[in-house]
Amino acid sequence: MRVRFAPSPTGALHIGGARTALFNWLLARHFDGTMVLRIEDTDRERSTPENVQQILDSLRWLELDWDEGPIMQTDRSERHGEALQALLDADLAYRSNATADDVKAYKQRHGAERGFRGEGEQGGAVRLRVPDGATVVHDAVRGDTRFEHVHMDDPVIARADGSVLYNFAVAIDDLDAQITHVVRGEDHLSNTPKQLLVLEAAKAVGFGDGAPLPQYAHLPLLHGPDGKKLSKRHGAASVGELRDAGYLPAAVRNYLALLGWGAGDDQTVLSTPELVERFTLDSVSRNPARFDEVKLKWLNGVYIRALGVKDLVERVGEYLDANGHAGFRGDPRFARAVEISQEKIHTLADFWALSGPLLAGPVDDAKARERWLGPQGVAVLAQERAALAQAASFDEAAVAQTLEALVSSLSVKPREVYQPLRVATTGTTVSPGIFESVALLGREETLRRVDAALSRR
RNA sequence: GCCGCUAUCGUCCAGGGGACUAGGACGCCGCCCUCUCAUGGCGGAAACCCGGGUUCGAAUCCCGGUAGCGGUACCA
Repeated sequence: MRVRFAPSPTGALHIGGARTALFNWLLARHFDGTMVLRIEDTDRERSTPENVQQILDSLRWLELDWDEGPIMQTDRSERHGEALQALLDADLAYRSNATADDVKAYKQRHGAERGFRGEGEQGGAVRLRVPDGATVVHDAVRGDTRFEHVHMDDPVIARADGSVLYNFAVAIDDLDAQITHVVRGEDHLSNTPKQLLVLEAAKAVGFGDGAPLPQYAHLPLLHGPDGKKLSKRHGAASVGELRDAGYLPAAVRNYLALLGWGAGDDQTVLSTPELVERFTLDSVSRNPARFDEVKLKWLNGVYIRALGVKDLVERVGEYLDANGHAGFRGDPRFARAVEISQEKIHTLADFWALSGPLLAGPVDDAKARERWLGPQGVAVLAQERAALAQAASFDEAAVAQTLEALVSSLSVKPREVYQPLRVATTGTTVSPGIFESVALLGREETLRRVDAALSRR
């Protein structure tokens, strides 16, 4: 089995492309096949080297590796030229100056459902001659779909200057790379008969070494949460944005696998080895799916909780370094801060929101202060300060014991004691467990923050 | 317009003639746990697009409609 992922570098790799890459990769790994990466950069206006780099980076971040390539399609223009000339020589293709208006006029004369047929001319773009008959696409996901040639325009396969177009290049490249399975988005289904025709024509003039035609599988499209089409042309969620939002590659792979595919036994949390083991094309769904970040977030939380503490510390550290909070991983309290945050965060980005104040100092949340550091709260806080200052030791157990003793001696609700302390030390009402947090800060820092809060009034 | 694809809870995925009182997950609601937020546990609401047909029997097969989407580019 030889599969390929063939993105066009006209924008960032978005999640639809990532899903296609993933499915190809899963298939290649499942069947011990070969994954070819090809960059389809024949769009002269919109392809950029930056986008190529971005796509490669995204694939690497997703940990989807490839066995051959990246092959740049434009590097193959000589080969494309040969194939094109061979088709021209065999009269399987012809030059034509027909414009879009000419095509329209043709349909006016022959009927809207009639495909355009041109006359061979001296110069102009190259069109493929569409023969009579029909092409049946045998799709691994959708079954057979029949396309009557009579409805199909003779497709333009190259510009007048000889530079080739997508439907031609893709067919020649798949043929030369001996691709056995073409797995891509459903938006290509309607193009498939054209590519099949190119393939057949190319084979007829001796290209492809008699290799069999590839099998096709068209994946359902991915839509945004609003149900609208999700693509780079509409500002979709890119893989880079997922990384910046603090998602884990393994969680993204798991989530993406669930879009258009299911394990069949209702299992939703599947490690990558499990995905590789269980993924096949015949369990791919035919329905378009929506990208639901809420579910991704939940899944990411599952993966974060499953991580070893050391691993999570490393990842949070890297994330902080790359996202505006560099340096904090050097803090001796950092590892413990991550540890006590683990079950409370869903993304790497959540760490800073939850526990940043522990490391960087309290934030200023006026509402929190009003609610918990009024006259009552401050009175309790003062007693807490005294108790903590005298605690025999300052580990988590000692802190807990000290504060719990205060709760019972004051006979108030626990939160009447804990929340003022939390607001005093972090500035806000949400943080990891108060005992853990205070123990992490240590006696000196805790008392300093409490004093600052007390003197603020 | 023409050609094509698709149609099950709000979302994703099962179910593909009787096992369906339609299953699981996210989300939502309630309860429990609880120092906040989470996690965890328990329970609940929530769907077969519409109309015909085939059949003893249709979510499932067929036809039509509708809707969504894709293609119809000298984009990919």
